[in-house]
Amino acid sequence: MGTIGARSTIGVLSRETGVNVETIRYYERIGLLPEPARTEGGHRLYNEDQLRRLVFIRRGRELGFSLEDLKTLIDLVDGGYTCGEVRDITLAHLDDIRRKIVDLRRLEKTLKTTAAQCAGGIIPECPVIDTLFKPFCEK
Amino acid sequence: MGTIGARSTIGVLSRETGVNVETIRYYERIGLLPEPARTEGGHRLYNEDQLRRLVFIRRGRELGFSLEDLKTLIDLVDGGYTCGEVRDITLAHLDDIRRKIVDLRRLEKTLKTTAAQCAGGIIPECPVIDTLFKPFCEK
DNA sequence: TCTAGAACCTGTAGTGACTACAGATTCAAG
DNA sequence: CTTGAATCTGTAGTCACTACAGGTTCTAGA
Repeated sequence: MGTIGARSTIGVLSRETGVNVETIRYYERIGLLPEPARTEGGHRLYNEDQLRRLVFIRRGRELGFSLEDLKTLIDLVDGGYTCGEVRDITLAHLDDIRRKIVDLRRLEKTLKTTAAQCAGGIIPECPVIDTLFKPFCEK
Repeated sequence: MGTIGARSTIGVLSRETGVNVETIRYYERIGLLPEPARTEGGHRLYNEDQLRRLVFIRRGRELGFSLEDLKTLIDLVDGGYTCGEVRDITLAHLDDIRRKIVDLRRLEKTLKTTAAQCAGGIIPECPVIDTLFKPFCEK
């Protein structure tokens, strides 16, 4: 054990995980990924462990976790974590997402009703512009 | 006409519009706000016109328009616009918002079901971590 | 074995929409 | 006339990347 298993270059890792090469290097730079082994010439070589970690990060990003959240989660995983700790981070993030949804829905409604008033022709008056200029209406 | 009306400093404008002083200067730097008059000592002095324009920008931001969208809208307003032009920008933006809502809702659902499986105690196993590590499940 | 070119390297700068300083100057009130 | 609040310019930091420039290494084919 130790050096068993195929070691892949950054390009292969990129293809396998769907994470951009530049992004992988960026993750390493900010300390989210550990420094990999190198060839004699200095090219990066990754093992299965690092692949799994990168997939973890990619999944986390897909779920909208910030890199800082993911760093915390990884540290927890490395240092021995409890389900409660992880759940706290997840629920906080869930709150965040729900707040964003509410905001966007309000926004959608306002824009929809405003745009619906548009004649849409070549008339040089527009309810959208009016709304943006209107002094202190809409609560 | 011309120089009639109270001219306010950047601090007053900031309080009146709710836009940060630094942000106002930033808008000027990127060409979104015109350069205002100055006192002899070099302090900025704003008139009603500039106040209205800043309120326009703030409203637009609240509605989620990008600064670039707003620049386009302002140029249209300045240069003579048609309702159709403005509606196009608005509808494109509305599409954008709707896509974001769909994404966030999917995210919310996934996180909710995952977090719901958490025992939440001091148990060192966690469904959230499992999900993030799980190889290639969830479609 | 040589060579072409793909892949990789480091380091820096750009994105969007601000925010946060440092260090200097100006203004308004007492 | 003095104090201190407000303002000035210019630069750097934020987040999560992306996009170079200019150089080196690796690999496959001749």
